Amino acid sequence: MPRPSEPTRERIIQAANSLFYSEGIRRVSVDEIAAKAGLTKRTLYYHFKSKDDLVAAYLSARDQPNLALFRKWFAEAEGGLPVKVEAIFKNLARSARHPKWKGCGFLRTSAELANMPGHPAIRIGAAHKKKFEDWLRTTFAEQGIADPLKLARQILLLLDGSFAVVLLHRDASYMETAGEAARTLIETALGKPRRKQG
Amino acid sequence: MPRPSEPTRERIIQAANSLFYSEGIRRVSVDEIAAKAGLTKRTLYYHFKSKDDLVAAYLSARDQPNLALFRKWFAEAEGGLPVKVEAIFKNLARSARHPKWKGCGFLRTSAELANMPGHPAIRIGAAHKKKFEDWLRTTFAEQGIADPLKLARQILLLLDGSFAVVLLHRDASYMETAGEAARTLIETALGKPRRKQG
DNA sequence: TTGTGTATATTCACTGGTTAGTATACATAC
DNA sequence: GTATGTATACTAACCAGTGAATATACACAA
Repeated sequence: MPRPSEPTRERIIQAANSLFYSEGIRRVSVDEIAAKAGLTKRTLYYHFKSKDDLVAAYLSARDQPNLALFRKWFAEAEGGLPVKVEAIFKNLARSARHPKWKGCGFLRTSAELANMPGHPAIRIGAAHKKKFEDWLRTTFAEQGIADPLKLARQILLLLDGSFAVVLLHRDASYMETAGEAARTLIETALGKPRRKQG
Repeated sequence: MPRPSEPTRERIIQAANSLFYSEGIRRVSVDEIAAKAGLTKRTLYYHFKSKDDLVAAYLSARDQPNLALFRKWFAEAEGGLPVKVEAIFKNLARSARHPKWKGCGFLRTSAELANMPGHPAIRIGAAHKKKFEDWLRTTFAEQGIADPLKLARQILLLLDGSFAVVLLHRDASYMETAGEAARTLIETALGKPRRKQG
């Protein structure tokens, strides 16, 4: 049965997404992904030239939706810059309490493939995080922050740190702690009246 | 040739440490570890009951030396609390610039085994990070910080975030950025005169 | 309207290699 | 002569990737 093709490719990526995210890259076989997508391995290899290619496609598919979600959380929060950034962490904490949550797919892939520095999937992950950093930097610059790049990187460090720590301890409250730290850093950069954090 | 035994077990752990850290858990076979340790797989299985057991031993062996190193960097730095904590990040940045550096073994293992939440290695990693958090908390409490646990967790988030980010981008300067953020947070908690960070 | 060629899409069956773990035997020390 | 420790050789499963064949849709010719 020919002629689905685009939907087929999409189905494969969805299956890969589900399995790679929940089980890890090297743990999941191409056969498993094909089975989950409801087709044979040989068909999968018609659409993707290798497993590595599929891993890259898996992360590419997560790029835009992920960024859009962060921007949405930021936009929806009512208040100043510190409040809006903190809202990202609060929403992330809510996500992290779902049982199927398993951290950040980009970071977990880069950790698992750390022995292959040039792997396409790692480049895609790095580009994704850079996009987020750029968005933060631009946003901070518009608000008159003196060193917007530095602040953007500090927030990113807290964000990725909370992915790692919450995954290890399975305790989403660390994300709220990260949000408070982010607020303190932003307020300091804004030159707001000092307050003991809390 | 019998009777080495303790040294043999140690040699196996050293081989596992070297291979698991640089290549990842699932990528490395038990055969490879045995070969690197200079013995057969059957001998390895005399000393460890399974690969999972060996993975746990690998992380256990990293626990104390790792903590000792952080304490040493902290103790050796001359200055107040913010300077001493920032020194940890500066030393870490130096380590991260070495070509064989591949992030934090505990975090990378927890990322790779995220689909096995009860795995012994993950529990060992969580305990390791808790020990570090406790040490920071105690240190901060001794310095009269109002909420030492919160500050300890914030520093830990920056630390683990820098492991993740530097591994992804292969840019150790993020660790110095994390150190500056840590300094800002500590100064805020101490109630020091406000300063735009930098 | 009907026949036919071709690119697209899919399947079955296979290969060569790897892997965690084990059954059995052997060697050494005390 | 028994505990301990090591090696040889094996199993049963898994896995990334491929060779060869086949089925469909569609363009175009008759």
